[in-house]
Amino acid sequence: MDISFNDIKQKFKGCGLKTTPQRTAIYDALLRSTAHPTAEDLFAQVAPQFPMMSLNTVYYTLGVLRTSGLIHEVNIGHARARFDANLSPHHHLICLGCQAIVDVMDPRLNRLTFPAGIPKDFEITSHQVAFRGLCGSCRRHTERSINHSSPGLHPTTVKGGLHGKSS
Amino acid sequence: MDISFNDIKQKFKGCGLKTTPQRTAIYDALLRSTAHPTAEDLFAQVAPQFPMMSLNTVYYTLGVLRTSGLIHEVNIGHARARFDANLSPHHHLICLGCQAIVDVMDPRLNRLTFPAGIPKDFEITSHQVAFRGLCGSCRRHTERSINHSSPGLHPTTVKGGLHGKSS
DNA sequence: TGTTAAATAGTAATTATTCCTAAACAGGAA
DNA sequence: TTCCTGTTTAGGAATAATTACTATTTAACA
Repeated sequence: MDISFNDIKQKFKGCGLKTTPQRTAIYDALLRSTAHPTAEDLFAQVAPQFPMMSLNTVYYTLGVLRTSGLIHEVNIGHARARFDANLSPHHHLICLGCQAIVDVMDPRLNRLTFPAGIPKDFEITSHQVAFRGLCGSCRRHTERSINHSSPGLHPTTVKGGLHGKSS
Repeated sequence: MDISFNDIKQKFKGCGLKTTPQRTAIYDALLRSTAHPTAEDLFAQVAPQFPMMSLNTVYYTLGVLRTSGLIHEVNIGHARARFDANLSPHHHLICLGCQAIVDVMDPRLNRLTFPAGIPKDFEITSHQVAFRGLCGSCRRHTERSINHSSPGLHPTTVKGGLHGKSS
């Protein structure tokens, strides 16, 4: 999980990418997170170190890292894109309440049987299982809101406020 | 697969929805399609019958049908939302070339083992497997483009032009 | 048939993301 | 080390999908 500056530099070099402080900070923040942050989450996290940085740079950087295969993009609903530097095959558990995404590393899911009844000329290169439901916090909140109709969002369990739309 | 006007009317009534011509046409078009059309695809399909209709109405209608549980929304990448009136549990095969979505009805995938190592208080209500790869048409196109570098998109295999971004 | 809440259509607003461009900078070459 | 060049950055503008607002219309019940 932990990775040094030189490791990052080598990875960038291997992909033909320049090692800039901003890019390093963004990739490092993503490597350290398991919360699948959005571009804005990452921006908020690295902005203190780079007061002049623009959100644009985060988008550009994430685009470059994705194209280079160093990160993956995860999509749930039509909320904003979420990013993941964990490249080992894994699956996701998605809370429909707070939009939290939890990694599911169960290796049994990596060996699914080939699906029946699909076009013969379709070439499958990967698969991913998305489990949906409610996290403990949202379950408790929902029960409470049914009983006492408490409105709005509850504080997320994810440090750094990595949740979905706030509307 | 085939459903009558009265069936639709009953479904709407059961959800407390009014039966309007526009709403009926949109839902009917979705029921008849297996291509997981976008809001704009549906708009294009029903617009000839309703020259005054606005895309807005399609979005509103799809929102109402989704909230009522009559349709599902499917998301791939951060392209526009795709819709599906097939409510029986199933999975998807997604072409990374033309964004086609094919239903995978293999019942073995509906009985996945409960994932290991997830928070105990997370309540899973559904799961879905997304297989990704290239459809036959896109595979042939890709091979050709490697050999002869032919640019741009190929004509999709999906009737009605149900493909993703054309950029 | 009249009433009323829901639905429609049109316009405007919003949100996430991408595009464009000039200035700054990393990293290889001299 | 210094220079050069193409990449990266930051800022502003543009775009694309979707949602919000609102007046008018309409379905469905009384």
